[in-house]
Amino acid sequence: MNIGAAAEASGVSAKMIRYYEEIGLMKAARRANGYRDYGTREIHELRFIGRARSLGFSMEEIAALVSLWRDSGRPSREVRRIAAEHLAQLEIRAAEIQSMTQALRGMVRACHGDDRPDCPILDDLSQSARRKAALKSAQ
Amino acid sequence: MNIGAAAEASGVSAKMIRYYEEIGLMKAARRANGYRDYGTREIHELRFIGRARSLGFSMEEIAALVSLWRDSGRPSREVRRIAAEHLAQLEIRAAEIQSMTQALRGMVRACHGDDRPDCPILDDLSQSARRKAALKSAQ
DNA sequence: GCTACACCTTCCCATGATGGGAAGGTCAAT
DNA sequence: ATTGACCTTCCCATCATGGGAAGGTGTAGC
Repeated sequence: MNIGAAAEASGVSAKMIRYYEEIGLMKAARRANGYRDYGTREIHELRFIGRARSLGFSMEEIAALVSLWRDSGRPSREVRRIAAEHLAQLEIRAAEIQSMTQALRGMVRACHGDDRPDCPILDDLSQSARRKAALKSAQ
Repeated sequence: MNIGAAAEASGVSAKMIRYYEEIGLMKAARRANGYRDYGTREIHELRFIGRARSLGFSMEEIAALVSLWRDSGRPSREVRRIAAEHLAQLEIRAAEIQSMTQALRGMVRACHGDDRPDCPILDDLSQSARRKAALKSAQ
């Protein structure tokens, strides 16, 4: 199977397949004409990588996961450790986004958003410390 | 004020201050010796930029916000539009992270994480379609 | 066989925001 | 005059992804 068909079959773009090979994540057999050749095993691997990417794992983490996956005697502890670590990172990012979202939602709600120039959003951005203090003391 | 002091006063690194100048976000006066010179106005601007960054606005969005901020006759509608658009993007990212988090939490929970090689995480990654179907039909 | 066209190869470049670090100029205190 | 802290510009790296050029290959139709 050529790289285009492998991309189609795995849902991973040809560009990315070459990149994964370049960083040592997988190797592809070559035909006499220099074309890469993929079989069901490789497609399976590409799908594995694609799913791990869709869960937000980094290439470094995926390299570790793939290597554990290939090793039939691996301890599941290792796999779990990587996944739990990534989950913790995701939770941190979620918390960051939530704090941004909350602040921004308050600003957007407070802004009338019409022709007039006065704007709580710009006020917040230019002197949020003062405004926050004012809000706190008003509570 | 030299760039180091400006960095200290604004909470934006000297590297980033130079970068913001390079992309046209702000301009700094130069002294005879070539050093950049910052006053309270610039510090104020840097703080504005820093706060916008901490809310996740892109440099492009911040450029627009700064230009509206400088324009005392701007319509608040414009500011609100940018903020609301960014908020929507944040909510999309939050939803993506949440869906990853949920999937991953289920896998981590299912994996015993000991010396044994059998591992639901790897099973999910290698054939998640089948497993998801199985889960669904089991509900 | 020739022509098109679709596909493959490698190589270089760009992204966005940030930092590291080198090579060299400036300034202030000793 | 020396030292050390600061400044300048320039280049490089990140991370995963895509765009695109230049050139080779394979196949289908004439």
